[in-house]
Amino acid sequence: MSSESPNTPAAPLSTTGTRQVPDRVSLDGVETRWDEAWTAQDLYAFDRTATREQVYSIDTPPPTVSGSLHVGHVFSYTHTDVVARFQRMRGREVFYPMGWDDNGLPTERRVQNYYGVRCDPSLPYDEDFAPPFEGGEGKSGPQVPVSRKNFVELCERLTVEDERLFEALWRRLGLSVDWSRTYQTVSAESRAVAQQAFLRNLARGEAYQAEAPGLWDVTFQTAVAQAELEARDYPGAFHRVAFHGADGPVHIETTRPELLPACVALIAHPDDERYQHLFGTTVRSPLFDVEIPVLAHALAEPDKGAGIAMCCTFGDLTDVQWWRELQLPTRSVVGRDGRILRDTPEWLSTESARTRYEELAGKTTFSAREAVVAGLRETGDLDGEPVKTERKANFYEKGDKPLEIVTSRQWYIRNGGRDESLREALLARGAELGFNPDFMKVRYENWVSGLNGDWLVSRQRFFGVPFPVWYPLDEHGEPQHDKPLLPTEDQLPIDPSSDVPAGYTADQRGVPGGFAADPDIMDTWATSSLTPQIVGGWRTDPDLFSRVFPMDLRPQGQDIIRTWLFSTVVRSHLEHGSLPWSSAAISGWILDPDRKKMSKSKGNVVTPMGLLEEHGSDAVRYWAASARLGTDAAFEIGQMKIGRRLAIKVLNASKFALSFGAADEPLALDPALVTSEIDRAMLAGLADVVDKATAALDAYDHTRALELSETFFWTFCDDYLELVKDRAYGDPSPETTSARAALAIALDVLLRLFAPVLPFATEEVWSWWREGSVHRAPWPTAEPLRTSADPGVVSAAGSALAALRKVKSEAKLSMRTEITAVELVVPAALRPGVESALGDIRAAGRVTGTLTLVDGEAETCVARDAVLVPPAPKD
RNA sequence: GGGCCUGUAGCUCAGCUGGUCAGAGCGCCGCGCUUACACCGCGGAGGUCGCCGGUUCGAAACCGGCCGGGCCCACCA
Repeated sequence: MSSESPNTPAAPLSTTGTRQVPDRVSLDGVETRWDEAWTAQDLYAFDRTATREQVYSIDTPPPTVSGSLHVGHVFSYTHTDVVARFQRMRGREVFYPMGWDDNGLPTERRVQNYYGVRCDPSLPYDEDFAPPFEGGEGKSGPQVPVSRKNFVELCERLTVEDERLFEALWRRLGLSVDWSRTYQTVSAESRAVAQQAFLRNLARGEAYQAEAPGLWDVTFQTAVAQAELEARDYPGAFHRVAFHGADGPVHIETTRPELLPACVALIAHPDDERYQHLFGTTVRSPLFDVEIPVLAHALAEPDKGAGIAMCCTFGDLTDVQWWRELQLPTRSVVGRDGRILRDTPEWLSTESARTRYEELAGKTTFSAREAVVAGLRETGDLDGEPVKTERKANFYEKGDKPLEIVTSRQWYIRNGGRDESLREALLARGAELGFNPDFMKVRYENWVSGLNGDWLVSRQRFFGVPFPVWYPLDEHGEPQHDKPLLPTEDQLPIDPSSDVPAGYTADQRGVPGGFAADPDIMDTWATSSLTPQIVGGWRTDPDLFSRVFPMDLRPQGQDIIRTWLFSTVVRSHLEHGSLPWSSAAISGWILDPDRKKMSKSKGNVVTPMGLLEEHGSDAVRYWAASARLGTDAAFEIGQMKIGRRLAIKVLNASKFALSFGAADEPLALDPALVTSEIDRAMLAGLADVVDKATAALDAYDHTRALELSETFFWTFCDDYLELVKDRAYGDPSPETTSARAALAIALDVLLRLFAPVLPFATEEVWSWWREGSVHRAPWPTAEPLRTSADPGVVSAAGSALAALRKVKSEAKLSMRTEITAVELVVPAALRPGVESALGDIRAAGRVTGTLTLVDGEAETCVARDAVLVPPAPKD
């Protein structure tokens, strides 16, 4: 099972050395102190000689630098750290790197503003470039264009500071990351991995280029992938428009009348009675006088609009499908800037049509719509007034204008979107993957089943990983896309806009007979889908890769199952024929007290570092660990206070448990010395807790594990410790030894149970009396603790003690009050337990006189006829 | 339109495959400075488990419907 890690300390059930328990215990400063100690010891360094079976590897999500970390990050990263610490204690060699995502729009924008520059890949690299200014966020003004290489350098320079801040936060939170293994998604190595993986996809035919209509953001002027879509409500209006048929007008309804010049067909359902006589005939479009066929297609819905639709190239994805399946002509009128194309199309033949178009040319779709509607009114082809409606429109998740559909040349990677067998294979991969919680698997299945095209990976942006591709130019200077020029893998990373393909010279760039670079960059997911390969050394360190891949765990948010998780599965399936990891842990959202998703602005009011400073890291971790995977959790200060209380209790209870006997007298952690019934019962109960908590953690249920340990611990403190302390204080005797040994053994186990959630408090206590770090100590096992005693003895004795406390409480007297005589009514089920612990019960309840046991029917013990002697007031 | 999650004390949540399951903590009320802890301890009050049916000897739990909350998907005429 669990292999022995070379750096685990002495076995737990041995004798300890001298104890050094401070007089005053405190959590103040533990985070800094232990972070420094752990760093000095290289405590979390990954031992790369470990075999794949010994390794537990984690594909950590790289947070976006240039954004700020918020409490949601603290929440989910704590979940991962709990897993890492647990697995490390179980004897696995934990591979737990940290990455920074600096390859994307947020970083691009930030670099632009901070340095006053703009990326222009057509420029050559300038070695001595100095940005116009630094720290210019908020400034506006002209931005100096710089080469992509210069831009990336500035990005790396800027993100260094962010990364320092992020690392400081993670260290303070206690993440047991191996800080020598950090990566950046924009680094040369990441770019090389992304390019190499792409070249392999290309060689195997999994990546391809196509000229096709696709979703296009007119603001960012880039193609957008299905995974980046967001449907939003968008106001519109139905316009009832007349087409001119041989037997009179044919009315359609449209929300996009400005696309009238792009109309290629009218389409109705094949079974629709109303339009049978029109199928096969043509009508003429209003204003533009184009001959339009009336066609049948099953996708037309009789009860939608007029039941007959205007198909344009392209108004929506249905249009694309009709265009493709009915082999309709292409009549695009919307350009990449979202405006009506300037050139008057050749399919408009009449004078009036051409004049109408010229009025629209160069207009935004919005103003073109007004112009067309005005024209239709003028000619009487608008039937009635437009009817306002709310409709769903597709938006780029970062954009604020509805997407258009334009035709462009793009790169795609096959992901099962148009290939049944690949889709089945990827669904099978999903089934193979252990989702935690398992219902998250459905999201994966829904997404994969609903794909309607391959993965569009090219973006018309300037900052990012460029496609490692050039094209030869023909004698007219036109690129020959079907004859790409590719680098070899050992040349990577390359930037085709500054590097030159083999067989060419730099001065042949852009000239007929020369070459040209592919202008596009890759989608950020095309890089981040390769985090296992990047961090595992796929390209440069095959030995390491063989020891960590396929990885064990991908922790991530539920919102990026369709992007990060799925794309990583796709890449791994295509490249390695396997899953990238065996399990995924999906964390939920943090909700603010109004049950809304915690917003960035609100998250920034409470900074994570401020939280950690105010409440302590263990407290914040406790709050995070109290929420199950996949479940949204409330941002609750109260829960952090409970965590802090627990951490302090661990310190105090430990101090007490270690205070019996002389400090230089070794504590024997030997269960054979535990002879008193209640002590053996306590250990038996702890054995159950160890079993159940271990099973829970193995199933990624850290919440359950924590709850079990915590519940046991509070009973341990409130009842068991109270019951046995007088005995533990006593002169040397087997009973005293039994209590002391039981306390030490229980403490040793409890500290280890709490270590993944409360790394600082447990390490603090561990250092008082044990060698090494609790975080490299083996995870406890139940076997050495198991005794023949009934764990119920502790709760029976606790019930008796509670009864004695209650009479004092009801008499409004101090717990120090002596009882000189009392009758204890004991339910039959509790009787044996109470009897076996009677001495401890008397001591803890300060019963100095007669204690009579009477049979009772209630569920708990009840004390009656107590004679109470309050302690003399002291002053 | 389809799918997933969710609705248990004032609050945050446990209640796993139906029978000590009506719970915990916080908050609240009362008491207590007890040689670990006042960043504490002890005791107490609080809920017809969203609603309506059904299955069953028995349902917070299983099934159906409805209502509320959250999220995702869907061809935007």
